[in-house]
Amino acid sequence: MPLSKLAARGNDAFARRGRRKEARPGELLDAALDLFVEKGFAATRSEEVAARAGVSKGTLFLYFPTKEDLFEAVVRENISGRFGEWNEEFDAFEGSTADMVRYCMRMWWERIGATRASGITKLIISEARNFPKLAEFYQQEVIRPGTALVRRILQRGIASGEFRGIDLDYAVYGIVAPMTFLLMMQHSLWACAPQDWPMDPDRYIASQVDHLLHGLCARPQTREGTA
Amino acid sequence: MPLSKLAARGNDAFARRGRRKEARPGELLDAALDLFVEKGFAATRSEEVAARAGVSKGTLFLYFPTKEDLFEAVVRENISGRFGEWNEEFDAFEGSTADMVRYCMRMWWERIGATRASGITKLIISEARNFPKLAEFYQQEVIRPGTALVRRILQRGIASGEFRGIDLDYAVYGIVAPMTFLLMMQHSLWACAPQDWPMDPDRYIASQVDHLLHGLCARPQTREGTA
Amino acid sequence: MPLSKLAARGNDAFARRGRRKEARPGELLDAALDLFVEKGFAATRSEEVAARAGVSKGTLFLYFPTKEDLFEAVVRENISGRFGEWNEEFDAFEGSTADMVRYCMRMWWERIGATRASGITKLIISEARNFPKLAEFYQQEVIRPGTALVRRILQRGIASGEFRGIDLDYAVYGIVAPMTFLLMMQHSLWACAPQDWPMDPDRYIASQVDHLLHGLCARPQTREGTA
Amino acid sequence: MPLSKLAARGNDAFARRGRRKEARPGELLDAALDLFVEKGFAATRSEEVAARAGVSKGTLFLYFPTKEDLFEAVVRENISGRFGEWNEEFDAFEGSTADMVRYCMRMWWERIGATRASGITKLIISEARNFPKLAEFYQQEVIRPGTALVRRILQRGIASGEFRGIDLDYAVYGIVAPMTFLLMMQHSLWACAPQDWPMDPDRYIASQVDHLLHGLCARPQTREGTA
DNA sequence: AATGAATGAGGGTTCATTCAT
DNA sequence: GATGAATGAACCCTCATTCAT
Repeated sequence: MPLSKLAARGNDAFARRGRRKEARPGELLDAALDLFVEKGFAATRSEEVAARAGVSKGTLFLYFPTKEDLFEAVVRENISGRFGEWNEEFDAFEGSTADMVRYCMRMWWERIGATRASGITKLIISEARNFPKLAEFYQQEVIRPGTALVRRILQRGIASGEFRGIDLDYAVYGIVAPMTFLLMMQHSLWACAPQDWPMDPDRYIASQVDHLLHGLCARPQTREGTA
Repeated sequence: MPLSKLAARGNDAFARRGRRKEARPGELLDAALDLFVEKGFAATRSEEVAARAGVSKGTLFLYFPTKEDLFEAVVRENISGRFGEWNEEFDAFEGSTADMVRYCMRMWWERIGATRASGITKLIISEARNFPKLAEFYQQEVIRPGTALVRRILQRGIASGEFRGIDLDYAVYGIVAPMTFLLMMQHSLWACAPQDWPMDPDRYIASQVDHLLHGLCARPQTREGTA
Repeated sequence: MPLSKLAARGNDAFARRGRRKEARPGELLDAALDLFVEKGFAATRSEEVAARAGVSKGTLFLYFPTKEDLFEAVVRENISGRFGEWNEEFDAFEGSTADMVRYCMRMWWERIGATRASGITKLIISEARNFPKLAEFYQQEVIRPGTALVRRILQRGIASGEFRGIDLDYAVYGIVAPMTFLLMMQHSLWACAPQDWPMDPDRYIASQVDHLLHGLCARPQTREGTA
Repeated sequence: MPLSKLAARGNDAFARRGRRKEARPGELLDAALDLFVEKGFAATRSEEVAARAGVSKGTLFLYFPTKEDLFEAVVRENISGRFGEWNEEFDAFEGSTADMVRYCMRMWWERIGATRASGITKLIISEARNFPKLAEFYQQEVIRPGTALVRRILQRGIASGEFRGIDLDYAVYGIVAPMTFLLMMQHSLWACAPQDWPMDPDRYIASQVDHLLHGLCARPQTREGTA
């Protein structure tokens, strides 16, 4: 190794060592999430993940024995098991169910869409058929409890008379579809192709909530609380 | 192939070969579309495409010099340039704008969602960041005209007083998001993980249309034309 | 690629193609046998096997999906199932059992020791514990029938009164051990370390046969047929 | 390690460490011998050697700078330089040369075959061509003096008239081959594949000695000292 | 002296692409 | 045009070796 390289490594190596074994898996998972979301599983090279995490190729395999293990860990790591907490939040919610729907979609954005976990949705949808085991896992850990949560909100509205009698099984998609669409587009077309007009998530959500609650059709009476 | 063998080939063989030759690229594109949608670009092997199309690996490269060329062709081939025709259809549409919305979403399903072209949506969204050129192309060939079409429908409703005054830029997603979501899920999670309840596209669409037009909120007056 | 290289490849490529698909596996197995015997399984690089067979690395994997498959094929290929034929040969043998023993060991040398199959013995013994499945296979395909053959020879001698009453289970090693030793040394120490005196297989065998039949101990009576 | 921790260590710990430190290389060599014999040089991982010796990977390289150094040390360590002593033993031997032969083979088994040094034979024969320097070393340190020892025994028998006049250069293999075969098989096929009948080294040796001294052929006169 | 996290060259394997037939 | 054997660059992963602690 040339002297210049040795000298250049000095501080780096020190800093890297100092970072600790415990921090490594997290750094690697972050790097991997970004790349898997950006390029997909197959097109992401292990070495690139390692490089982005600031370590060598070998180090990656010290923590994740195979690329698939890394992928699994990325998905599991970013699937918050926070539905219990969120359910409680909605149980304690005081206010109209319309506000709950609005709150639900905003939280979805703030707590997932605006965080690094947002890429997971696109990742899962893109790779589901290559990783059926993970798809199943996601179905059970995210979709099932998420759907249940949304369903309870809608049911509350119906029970209280705030909402019309609707087909619950399909109504959940009224909330789920626009949010999933938002997260996916964020990490695909909107991330690379120039759009024709700016996309503001808050306005997007407000618009979707408004349609969902009140419909497009004009009606005589005044409406309260259009965000 | 020796001349003697060629001479021995019946006329049928020549005829079949001739007919098949015309069909080749199409068969290859069909096979490629299926596989790209199922596994992604990188995880799809060229040989598999050829095998599914019933030809040899060499033949594939005869028609598409590289795998990327094949991918481009798959996307371009499956992007309907029928927006002109569809625009005319809506120009000639007689009926309420609510019916137009309903018609629009049903046609979207029938003419794209229920055909093999439906995979393109998933393909583009999954691979956009690896193929920005194609994403750009898709943006211009599909998203722009599609958005414009939807926009015109909504504008008609507003102009006629059927619809409330809404933020048009975001309102288009009221139609686009649920349809895109449907197409995406068809080719990812719903295709591999067992769902908790059956998914019927027609009911899904009916439900989304109903919400979009009339909202979830209960209201005193009667409504016309809920599908 | 520089022109010189292209020019140089011309004839080679032609010759190689001409060699035929059917010949490839055999050429690869020959190359692999040599290298496995020389360096062991783990220390032999796949590329080297391919190079020695005059093909590229990729071609090797066209015929043998993994290095272990190649190893298995090498062993199986070189394990002649000719014990049936040899048994018949000995059944038809006319002459003294002493001659049979002598004939047996000479044939062992001529038909195995002096051919490329001779390396298999060293290979199996060296790698047995890394490939228990193959060791088992070898035990059943070679050791068991080989032992049986030798056993029948000795039994014939005892039955006819030519040989003393001996412990048959261990007596077979009187023939097997010196032959195995010869084959192993051929491919290990004798192949690389300078010996103190020349080793002539024929004299080695003659000497071993002589000891085996007549012993080292002097005896009064004359002996017939010492080779 | 912080000073406080060092201070906290009892005297016992220091004592143990002191004792162990002396033992380290030996423990490593023992572990390495076992693994090299079992799997061969290339297939044995350094870390596994360290683990079996109960130390860390780093410690192994503290004592043996490279894996090859370790291999060399293993071989050199396990090559008994006791030929001088053994020669004296045979010089002082009182009894028939037949008994010497018997004694020689039994000692070979007891002092080498039944100890962990027995693996060296298999190791050398398996790896000779990858380590010609070691093969040469083995040739000079073991084979040459071993052969000389055996040769002297046989020569004694011939000189005293106990043995027939035989080709000494090849006669040594009458003793060397069966013993080497026994040691090799112990560490290869017999160690992993189920045998067809039990193998008792003592009976094996007795049988080989009997053949070697008296031959298989029946003879009229009585024999003395068949073990 | 001992540790074990980190490294990166090396080797097995895949697969897009070529080209003689 | 069609084939499929052959190629070799590229990628996943291993493991001997280093070195900060």
